Amino acid sequence: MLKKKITLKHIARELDVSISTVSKALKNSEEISRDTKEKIQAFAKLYNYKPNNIAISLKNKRTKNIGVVIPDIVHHFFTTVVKGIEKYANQKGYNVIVCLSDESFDKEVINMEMLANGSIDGFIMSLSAGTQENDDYNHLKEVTEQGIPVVLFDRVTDEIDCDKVVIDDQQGGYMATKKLIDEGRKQIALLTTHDYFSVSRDRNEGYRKALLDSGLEIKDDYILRLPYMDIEEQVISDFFDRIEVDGVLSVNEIFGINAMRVLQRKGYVIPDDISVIGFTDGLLSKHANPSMTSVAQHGDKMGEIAAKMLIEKVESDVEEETYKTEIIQPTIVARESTLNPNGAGSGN
Amino acid sequence: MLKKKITLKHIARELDVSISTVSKALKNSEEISRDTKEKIQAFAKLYNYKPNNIAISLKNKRTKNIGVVIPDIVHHFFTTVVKGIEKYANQKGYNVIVCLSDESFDKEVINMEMLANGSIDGFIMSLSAGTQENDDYNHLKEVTEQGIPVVLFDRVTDEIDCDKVVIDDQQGGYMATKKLIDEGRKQIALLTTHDYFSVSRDRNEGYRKALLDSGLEIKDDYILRLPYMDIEEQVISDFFDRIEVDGVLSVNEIFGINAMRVLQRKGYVIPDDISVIGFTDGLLSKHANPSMTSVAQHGDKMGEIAAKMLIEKVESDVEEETYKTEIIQPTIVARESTLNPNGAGSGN
DNA sequence: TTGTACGCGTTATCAT
DNA sequence: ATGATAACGCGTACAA
Repeated sequence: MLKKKITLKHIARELDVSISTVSKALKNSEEISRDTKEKIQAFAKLYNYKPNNIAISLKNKRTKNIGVVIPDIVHHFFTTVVKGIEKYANQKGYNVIVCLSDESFDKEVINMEMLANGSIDGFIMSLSAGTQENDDYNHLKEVTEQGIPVVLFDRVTDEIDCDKVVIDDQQGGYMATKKLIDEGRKQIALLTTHDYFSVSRDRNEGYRKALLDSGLEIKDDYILRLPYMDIEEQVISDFFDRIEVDGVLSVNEIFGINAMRVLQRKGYVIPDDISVIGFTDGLLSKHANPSMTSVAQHGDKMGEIAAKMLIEKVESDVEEETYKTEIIQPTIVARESTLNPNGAGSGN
Repeated sequence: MLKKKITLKHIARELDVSISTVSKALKNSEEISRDTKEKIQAFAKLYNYKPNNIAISLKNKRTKNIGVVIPDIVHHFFTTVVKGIEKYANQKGYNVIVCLSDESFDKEVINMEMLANGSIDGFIMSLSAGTQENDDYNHLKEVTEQGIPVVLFDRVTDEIDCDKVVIDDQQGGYMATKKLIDEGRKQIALLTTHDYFSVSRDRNEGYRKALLDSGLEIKDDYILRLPYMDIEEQVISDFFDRIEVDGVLSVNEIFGINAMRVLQRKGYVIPDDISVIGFTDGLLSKHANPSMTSVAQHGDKMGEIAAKMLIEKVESDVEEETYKTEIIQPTIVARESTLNPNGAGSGN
């Protein structure tokens, strides 16, 4: 019942020819006679011969595997990026090895070391919270010094010379804040994380810039910094008790959704009394009640671009020392949590 | 600047010893003299020698890679399963290669063929919609006949002899329906998919059984079958116009959330007028407004168990022909979309 | 104590 | 037209 994988050697033995003849015949080499080729090809087909990937990898020093290291997979944004990577990579004949750092520096290091020992041709990754907190990128330096191409996406660092794909987070923050201002909102709160997240930093910056540009004051007590995990509703509730707001910008989806609930419970009607915009246009924004206007990150596009950049580097033998940073423009998906002064946006 | 990976051969050449001496020394073999060992180990450490995974794979015929083939990764349930698999697998020194079938039969076949040629030691997978629709499992048969272990989870089939992990979907459907009945609901609608999803079939069965056991009538016009993707709210709205309901069971999260919105728009108050229970306890259920009571699938646990089963098979050289099916018991996470007659359930 | 030789499966180069 | 050989990197049985 067990039909073990057949190798060139088996075929050679069975057909009483040499291994190299079999190899050539299966590659349809001109060197081999019509007869032998047909015989060998038929036999190979019959026994469903397929070359062993590992052997080929060893020989070619190319695995056709891409290592993807992300902080978390139970997270809509990363998930869309992985999907984008998969799509492009598969199409190019690459497999995707996914490793999770769980936001931990140590796990990120361990995973990368595992993969760097020949398992993959290159990395696509987004830095873990721990790594950004530590501000330690030696594991990345080691990998790039070995000549393994790396593409960073979303959570990146200037410390490493490599290709990068980011969205213009500052622009996203700016656009969203501007939209609130254009609706006539003047008291706009910002829900954000701590500053070691590069993305939050940039989004905050956009928020400030938009306020400034519109001659509005930046008030520190209108900014709430929440821990990335384990949000406590009470903290949000207290925050909104302290200040009077008519607009809320959240640097992610979760904070935004939670803010909407808290505000609704306090009796505010969204968007009549308060407009809310979140980041990371995911399932929650789409299915919230009211559905939440949000800044789309285009994770799938990001993944595709990252994969494209990586595979190009992997397949070009030239040791270029030139790195690009692709900046994706964010988009606002207008939904029910904001007013619609210009009647725009379908939402879905 | 480029510090290419060093091999045994390099070390041997540099230290003027044989490759096997180096190999043994690095394994701390008793055969090698203290002196040489120290010299070699120091050198290896200095140049950060790490054995090449590919070479080891070729030699051992073991890749330490697990192939995971799932229909979709932008999907909370699958994502939690992947996380569970990763957790267990990493701990055991395995990498996880994730491939997406995109619910397509063809893609599933192609991906499996790619991986089956030596890239992985075994598969963990959940059948694509296309595969279940086609009812064609030859690609799985081929793989198992080659002696590659397979573990199916969630969307499984009786056609293949292999280890399986499922939740007791019928029990989940039963429990949920029973809960609605216990709340005093008598007109319970069922939102489901088409029958070729094994999970839906089982959940439906639980629904029927619970009604029967409670002496309630099973009415066909209380059952709405929706396409898996692209739900149209209008269809749901029309459905609820045709019938009078006080309870809704949805075989997934999305249908449930959509039903809540539609019902709320029609003026019903949840859970005062109508209770709603969904399946797949994910982000949407948790953050819905009101938050949705739902049947938890315990994807992480499922993933861990699947990984455990697979790795056990992979690492046991005995060719057992005995396969287990692990059945995970579902749990109801009580939230705000149902009444709380017994004051149970924390939610969150 | 150290080294030689072989094998894992494949391909490419160089004989025959 | 076919075959022998070496090489990819490693490990190990066996020889010295």
